[in-house]
Amino acid sequence: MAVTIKDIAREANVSITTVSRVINNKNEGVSKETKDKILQIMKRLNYRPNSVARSLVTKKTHTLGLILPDITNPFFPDLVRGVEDTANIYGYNIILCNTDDDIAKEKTYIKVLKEKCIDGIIYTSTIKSENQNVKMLLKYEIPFVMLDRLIDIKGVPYIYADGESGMYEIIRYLIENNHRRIAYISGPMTNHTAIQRFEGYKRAMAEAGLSPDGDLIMEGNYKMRSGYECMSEILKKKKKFTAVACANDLMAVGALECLRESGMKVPDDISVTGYDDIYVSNVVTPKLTTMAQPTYEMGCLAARILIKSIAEENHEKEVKLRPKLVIRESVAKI
Amino acid sequence: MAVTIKDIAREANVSITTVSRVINNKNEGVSKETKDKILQIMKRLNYRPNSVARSLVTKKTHTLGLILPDITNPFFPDLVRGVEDTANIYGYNIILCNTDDDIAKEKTYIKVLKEKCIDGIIYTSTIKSENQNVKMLLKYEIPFVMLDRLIDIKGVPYIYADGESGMYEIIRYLIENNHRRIAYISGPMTNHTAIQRFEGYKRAMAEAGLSPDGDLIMEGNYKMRSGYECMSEILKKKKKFTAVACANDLMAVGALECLRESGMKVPDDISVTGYDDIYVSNVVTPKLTTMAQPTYEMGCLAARILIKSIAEENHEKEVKLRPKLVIRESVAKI
DNA sequence: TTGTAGGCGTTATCAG
DNA sequence: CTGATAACGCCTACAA
Repeated sequence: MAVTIKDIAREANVSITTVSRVINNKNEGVSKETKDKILQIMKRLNYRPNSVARSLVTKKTHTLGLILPDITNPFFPDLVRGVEDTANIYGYNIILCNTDDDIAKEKTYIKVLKEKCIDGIIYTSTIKSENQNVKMLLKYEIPFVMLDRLIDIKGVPYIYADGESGMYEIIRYLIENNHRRIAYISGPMTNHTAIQRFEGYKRAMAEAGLSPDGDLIMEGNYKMRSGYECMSEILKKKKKFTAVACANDLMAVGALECLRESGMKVPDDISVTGYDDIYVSNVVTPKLTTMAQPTYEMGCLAARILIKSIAEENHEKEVKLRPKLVIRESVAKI
Repeated sequence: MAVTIKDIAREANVSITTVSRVINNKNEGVSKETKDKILQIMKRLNYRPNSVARSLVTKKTHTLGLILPDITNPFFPDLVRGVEDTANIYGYNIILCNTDDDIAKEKTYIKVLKEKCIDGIIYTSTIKSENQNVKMLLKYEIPFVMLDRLIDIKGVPYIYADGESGMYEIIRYLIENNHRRIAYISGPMTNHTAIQRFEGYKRAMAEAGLSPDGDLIMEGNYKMRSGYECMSEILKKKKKFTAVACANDLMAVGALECLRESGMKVPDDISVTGYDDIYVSNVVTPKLTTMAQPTYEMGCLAARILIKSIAEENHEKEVKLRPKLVIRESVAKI
């Protein structure tokens, strides 16, 4: 069996209280001698305190839950890395939970995490409103922050990059390049980010006196395949357009593929824009013009805010980050 | 405060033992009536058992540690997903640990995981031999499996895809396409996978009576940038070659970029191969011919084997998976 | 069928 | 400066 505080107390001829003191560096109340002796024995016996036992009394596990749709989506690894790095700095570990945008799975994970007494949750939720899972979190009084996806419950802390103004800006950029017939491939409209970005598209169009053509707007699911299919559908309409704005890079890459197969040149025949700036955008031909999200920073921020709120230190409730336009090769001036 | 077993015992006018019985479904020994009553009260009070307390007595946390270099490397998300999905099926959660191939970080994580009493570890280690961390795991008697990277300690379970024969096969493919002067961009030679793959390269060359030219061999670090730089170095040598084999896709993509900037056509002027089949390879121009690793399956397998070994069920000690050649557009017959 | 009591490895509260 | 002792929430013999 593993060596416990008792073993080392016995070995040192002191009480477990004293040992506990030196473990926790409560320096007042332990003579240097006994402290050194204990330290030495701990090392010799290769003692490691049992966090489980500790957690039972302190009510702290120094573990965070990270709930997100799918680590396999290239948007998330950076974000996860930000969370993990920051958590690590503060002495926390993270439990990774993939939900596949499934509400029931989210719920199950939340329950398990609660049972495991994690100290807080970083929650990238699918659901935009009437979110029962968020209510559960609230009821259980589990500290949490919403990440990337908003929620329409007040008082819930969240971190996100402003998708509305981001998409607005990229559409403006197209318009400045004299594009007027701009197709749009949206994300799933059950998703708050997708809605936000679509709003940005509409605002930019309206502001320029352009009216979006329903035939040029398709709803995808943020995956590459879906970008391909939406592009293909739009092409079938045989309507004239000079640019497609996609709600994320993955779909833009799919669209690129479809256009290539259809014999169209990007950006000569059609301009294409993405959103997110995942690393593929910089590697595909032509390189994608897109909006860069501060993904890693968002992860860091989320972790930091959560940890602060666990420690009941003051912290911001809402952090809106600005995405940044990255101009590459997929848009032509006409 | 959260509701405990005591609360519901009091509410139901039974002992906590009885409550504990129904929680754990020990059906013998509880009348249907009291069971129903208790179940009902548990639901009403929204009771969730405290795993921390439970773990303290059962010595099981149903949590696994997953130690890997960097989730941001596109090779890993699929693997992680496999691990998580499988763990989930068996009722386990995973704690994600990014080490950046830093031995000290690995060590720290192992210690923390041990303190948290995780039930086992899936370990993708950098170190190929004399691995002190593995020895530590052995000493602590923590169940673990090595994933993707081998280790030269006997009796340690590991799962990997055979890099030697994989690279052998892809080089063979180049040779069959009449390439004879084949450059090679290797991974970091401190890394077992890199060594394996290089062995495969050498074997295929030797077997065909070809002698590798030192000037055409560079050691990179598996990152895209490094592929670019190695390619650039090789080009500077002004030696004749018709193909480059890269030890992973990321470097191959970097090489592609470098070749394009240098005005060379792939595959017309130079053929390029990758390794791993991460999704970019299918999206880059030209699409990369590469070896597909069964990444997701490896993750699943690792989790399953680990969990079996925790349950002390029989399990395989060593699983070698075969990668699969994926022929796309980056190799020309000459 | 049910309950009592001890213990898991720590921390925390008091006394000495 | 040090040490009993009681929690923490749950499981598990052993009794009744």
